[in-house]
Amino acid sequence: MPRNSDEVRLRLQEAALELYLERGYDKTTAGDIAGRAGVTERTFFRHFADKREVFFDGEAQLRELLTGAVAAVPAGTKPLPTLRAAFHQAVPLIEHNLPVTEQRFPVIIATPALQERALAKNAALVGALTDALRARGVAEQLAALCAQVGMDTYSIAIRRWGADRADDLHVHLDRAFTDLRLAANALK
Amino acid sequence: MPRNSDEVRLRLQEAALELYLERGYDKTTAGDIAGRAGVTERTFFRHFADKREVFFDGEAQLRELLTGAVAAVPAGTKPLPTLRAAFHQAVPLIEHNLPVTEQRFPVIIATPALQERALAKNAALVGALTDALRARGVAEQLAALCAQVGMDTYSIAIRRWGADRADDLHVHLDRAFTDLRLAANALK
DNA sequence: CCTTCCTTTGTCAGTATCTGACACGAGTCA
DNA sequence: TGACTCGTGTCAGATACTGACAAAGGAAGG
Repeated sequence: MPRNSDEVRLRLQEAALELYLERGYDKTTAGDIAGRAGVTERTFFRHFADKREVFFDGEAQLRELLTGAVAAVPAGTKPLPTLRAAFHQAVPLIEHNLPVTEQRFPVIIATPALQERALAKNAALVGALTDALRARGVAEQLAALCAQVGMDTYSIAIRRWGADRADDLHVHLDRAFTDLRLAANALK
Repeated sequence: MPRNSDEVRLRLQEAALELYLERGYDKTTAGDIAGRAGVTERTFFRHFADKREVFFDGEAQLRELLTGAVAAVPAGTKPLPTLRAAFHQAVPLIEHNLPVTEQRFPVIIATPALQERALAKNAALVGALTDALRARGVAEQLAALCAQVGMDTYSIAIRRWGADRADDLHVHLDRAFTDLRLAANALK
């Protein structure tokens, strides 16, 4: 009876995306997803903690890439430049995930429950980046501030990139960080 | 049968806080809360959309205060200084809410579901601040960036204030915004 | 005082999320 | 061949919510 567990997990994710796109998140039950994947509702909840979690799976990969990139930046580099460099490193992965991300986007926009989970995933990433900065000797409070602010800047860059695909993500990234510097410079 | 609706609402909030503190969020049912407040589970869900929402109610007040404060800042002031001024305006309200906030804090820390909702409330506040900045003529993309970054800085200041009550919240606020300026200045 | 209307609550039935307990079947290794 | 493990199915159940309707209390007007 035990099938290939990884394959089942993948089928569940695909089925969830399809159904959320077809009927919307609220009108698809966990049983629906399981059915389309050829398993039972109970099996669904063995693979994913809840109905939201099936939608967010690439986050761990991005987290590892980013924390690794932060650690690889030359010592002595200041926190925000460090993060900017790390985000540049992540660009290929982002670009590679673009098709899936674009499919997910409208679903997330349409369902508050998924927006909340996306925010939570983002917060977890910020936490990981804070730790990565602290490992480089950045003071905790400064690390927390920079990680959060850096992540916001990155998110803005991604958003702009989505609205204006003419320019490269690298370009949007540098532009957003420049905006940040100019805006912060106006403080006193 | 109709009691004073506002009073029932308040009793539900108090009962929820008490029970979440006593047994934790997961081990208290909506029926428990309703019971302690002297009403039915159904009535609970008429006053609050879900079990999380009963925990977050002061947000609207803070939002109105902040957006109003942003609008009141002299024209021509740059976005981040505008936000800093607005946050200073909110200090009395924050200080007034401190006792309740301190009670809620450990509960939120202990329950992921409440953390998610807190993040969502925060995001809503950022959205409101973005609109308030746009109403002052700030370009949309810059407004979104500044609102998010400003809110992060504000959150950091509050966090530091909680850990170090020796200094005034005003002091922590200025300190956090200075940290932001210095950190961003390192970007090229 | 009585009637009418409106608002809030109670009751009930029902769906959906998620969990624990147990059994079954298919590979794996001795 | 037999024991073992792991993923799955089945079943029962608690809890979170929702819709529909009835009932109770207060306010307003006659």
